[in-house]
Amino acid sequence: MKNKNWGGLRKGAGRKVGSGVYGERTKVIRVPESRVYDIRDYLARTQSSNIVEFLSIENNLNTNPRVLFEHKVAAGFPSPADDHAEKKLDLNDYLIGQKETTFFVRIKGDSMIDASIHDGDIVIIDRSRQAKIGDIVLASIDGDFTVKILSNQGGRPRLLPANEKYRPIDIKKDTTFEIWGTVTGAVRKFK
Amino acid sequence: MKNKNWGGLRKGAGRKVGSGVYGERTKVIRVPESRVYDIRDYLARTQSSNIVEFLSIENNLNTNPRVLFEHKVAAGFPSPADDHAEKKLDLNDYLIGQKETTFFVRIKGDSMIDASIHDGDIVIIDRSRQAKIGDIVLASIDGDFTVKILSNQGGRPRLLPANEKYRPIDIKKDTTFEIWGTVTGAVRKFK
DNA sequence: ATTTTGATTAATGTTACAATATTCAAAATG
DNA sequence: CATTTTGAATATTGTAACATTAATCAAAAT
Repeated sequence: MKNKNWGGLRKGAGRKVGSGVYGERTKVIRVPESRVYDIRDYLARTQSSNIVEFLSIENNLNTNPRVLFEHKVAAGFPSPADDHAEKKLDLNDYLIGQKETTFFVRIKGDSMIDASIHDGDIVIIDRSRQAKIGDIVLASIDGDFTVKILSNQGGRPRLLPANEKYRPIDIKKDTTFEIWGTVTGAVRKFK
Repeated sequence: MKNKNWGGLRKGAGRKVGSGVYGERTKVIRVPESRVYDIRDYLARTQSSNIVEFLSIENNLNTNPRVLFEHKVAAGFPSPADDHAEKKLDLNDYLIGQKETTFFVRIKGDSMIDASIHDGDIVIIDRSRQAKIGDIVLASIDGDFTVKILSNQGGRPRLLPANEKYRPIDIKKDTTFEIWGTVTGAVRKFK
């Protein structure tokens, strides 16, 4: 092992404060042995809790079909005004399957960012759809709501964040757990 | 202080295991600083819980044999939105400002992924809105359409991808360049 | 353009430590 | 006789310290 003459210290080097999974400094506390895993789960799920508000669907939905351009148009852009044979799209039609079983949730935080669900997004939830492993679901754990990927671990539910900075949440037998619906879409407004 | 010749060790003396407040052995765990108080609270709360649980064991997800979790479920509300939602939402109203000047474009590729616009997304474009520096715009460069962040460089337009794997696009003088509208939103369907 | 490099600094799980509390029965106390 | 005092040992409990791993930077190498 010979020393190369590069690498080593320079200003700004060294790990940064808050670069751990919690994004802040930590502290050690003493807890009863039997509660260790319980507390870790509680921490994991509250750290990645990501529901801001619930929104129910409007009773009388407006229809507003607009032109959708799906392909690159090589020879000039057809004016959005002269929609001769253009495909038209209505957002409610596109995003909502059954309006009777659909509602919305506004998301906060970045625990689902790798599933392209971002801070401030509104996700669309259909409670009539049967959740399958791998689906993004709205679930409640001891009354706390969260949107996560449904998985399982040894026959018990496990909720996966879509961000490696967050930890999976294992649902134990004596935990109150419920799946309220599957996430079928997401919308976002810019600025 | 003189030693008396009584007191001291005898068999059975010494503090007993489990004689602390938790009645069992303890362990130290590391938790985020901001959660310390909260966790102590959670510990105390759940330890001294004397709430009679009106919960039943049910099979959730009962139509898919691959997913069968046994767990407690809350005595059910049909939808959490019924219970928690104050507002109602119509996606057309939420996402579309000027309906006459709005159209949609489906996005291909990942060049705008850091602006949370993903492959397959449909973006909402309003051509009545004056594009400003920093806006996400639909532009055409010599007839090729692209969605990028509008910037400038030495008085000439520059289009920035939101993905470091892609290069900024500088618009030269003899290039046909047009801005067709600003991106006001994006929607995505899952699966 | 990407990978390798090494000194430094932080994160993280565990152990160690210091101070306090508990326990016992014999002896002292009243 | 009932209660209090006594001291060595052992546990509890909060915190400090430690070891290992991870992250960070820009120069040099590839």
